Amino acid sequence: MVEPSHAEEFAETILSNETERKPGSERAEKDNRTMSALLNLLGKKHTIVILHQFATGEGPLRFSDLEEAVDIAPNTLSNRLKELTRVGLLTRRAYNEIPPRVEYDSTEKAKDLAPVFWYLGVWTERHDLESTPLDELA
Amino acid sequence: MVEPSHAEEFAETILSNETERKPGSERAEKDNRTMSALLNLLGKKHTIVILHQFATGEGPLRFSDLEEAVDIAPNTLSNRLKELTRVGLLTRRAYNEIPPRVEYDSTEKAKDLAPVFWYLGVWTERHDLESTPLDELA
DNA sequence: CTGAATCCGGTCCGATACTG
DNA sequence: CAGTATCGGACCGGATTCAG
Repeated sequence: MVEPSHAEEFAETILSNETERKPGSERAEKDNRTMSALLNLLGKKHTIVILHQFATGEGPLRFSDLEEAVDIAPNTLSNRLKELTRVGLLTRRAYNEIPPRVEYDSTEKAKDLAPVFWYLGVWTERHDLESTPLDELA
Repeated sequence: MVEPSHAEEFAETILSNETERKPGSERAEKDNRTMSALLNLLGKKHTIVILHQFATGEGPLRFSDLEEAVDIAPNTLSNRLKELTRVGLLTRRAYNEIPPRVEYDSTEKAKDLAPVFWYLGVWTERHDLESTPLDELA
């Protein structure tokens, strides 16, 4: 119920010629570097799961929320959150209160990354990830 | 030039009501497990980059092709390829020839996962991953 | 009481050398 | 060419400890 017409919105984005690939363009180098950095970041453990939490939910998330939702060690979670805020995918806001409260929220860049996770959800509805033990590998 | 109308094809898939989310359905549990397994798999290092190679290219890829395209150690690449074939995202076909030849190809499931990587490319064209050194973190 | 730094043990990953 | 074996290093998990 959060995003009723997420599909249509996504489809618009896709069909707009603004997002068309321009093969051989001069921005290809920078894009490749960005892509490489992005993939390298997503490759680190639990990064995708964390971003998935922000993509599915809507409001800001607290440290403890992520800690119980993701099943991740606190130090690793701390590192991931630092990295994600560093690259501008998350914002960190700390309140000087008792008990202390720190809220992480997704930036526009991260929100624009949400369709990826949305389509991942679509994929899981149509496919399965059966684990063939050890057959055609040997 | 590889996929001329990938965007349109993708948009069709998205707008088809077949892919609509059914909140609170009974398949949610299985989907969550599949999603978790998928995210856990994609979270492993270089998995996304490997799948990205199969998504952008069209034909089958050989071991050496991936080895030079992804910059990955051969043992790790071997493990990833085993995992991906295990879950049914890749197919492995070995020819008893000299020199030996092994071709990996993406299955339908993997092809259906391609839009994710395609949109990742769109994202990198519109955004950047600037690395704010150490500011709002302290 | 929450967020996060620290130390240590385990696992995963990279580089090279080597085999079929 | 397509992997495997081995080892060293980076990363991750868990518990404790600290700061606010």
